[in-house]
Amino acid sequence: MSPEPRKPFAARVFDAVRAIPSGRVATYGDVAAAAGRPGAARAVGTLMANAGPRRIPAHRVVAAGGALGGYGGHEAEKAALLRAEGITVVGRRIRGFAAIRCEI
DNA sequence: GAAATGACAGAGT
DNA sequence: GACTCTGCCATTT
Repeated sequence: MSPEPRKPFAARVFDAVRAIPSGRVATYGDVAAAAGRPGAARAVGTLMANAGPRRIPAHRVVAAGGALGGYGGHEAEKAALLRAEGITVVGRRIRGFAAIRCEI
């Protein structure tokens, strides 16, 4: 069943990202699945890159395996934001990733 | 309508 | 554990 097929895929992606509470993270694949298109992790990244001035916690969206992923070339800032939420970031990886992974 | 782009994922080396 | 290659998908030009 389609939750909201009237809205574009991007809108559902943004909605899913906004549903991520502070101190939690979700992978691009999880966001894509939450948007109704599992496997479209790459599409999610593309949309985020072109999201423009959207007010969404994009820094809470990370790559699979606990990798930070990308952040428009500012992954260091992304790690800082995650740390500010109580998330332990080691290099380009997240410590206890499975523990803070939010199921959308 | 087709080709190119990009903030991925998984498997293999 | 880190790096490389291929596959997948939606958006934009």
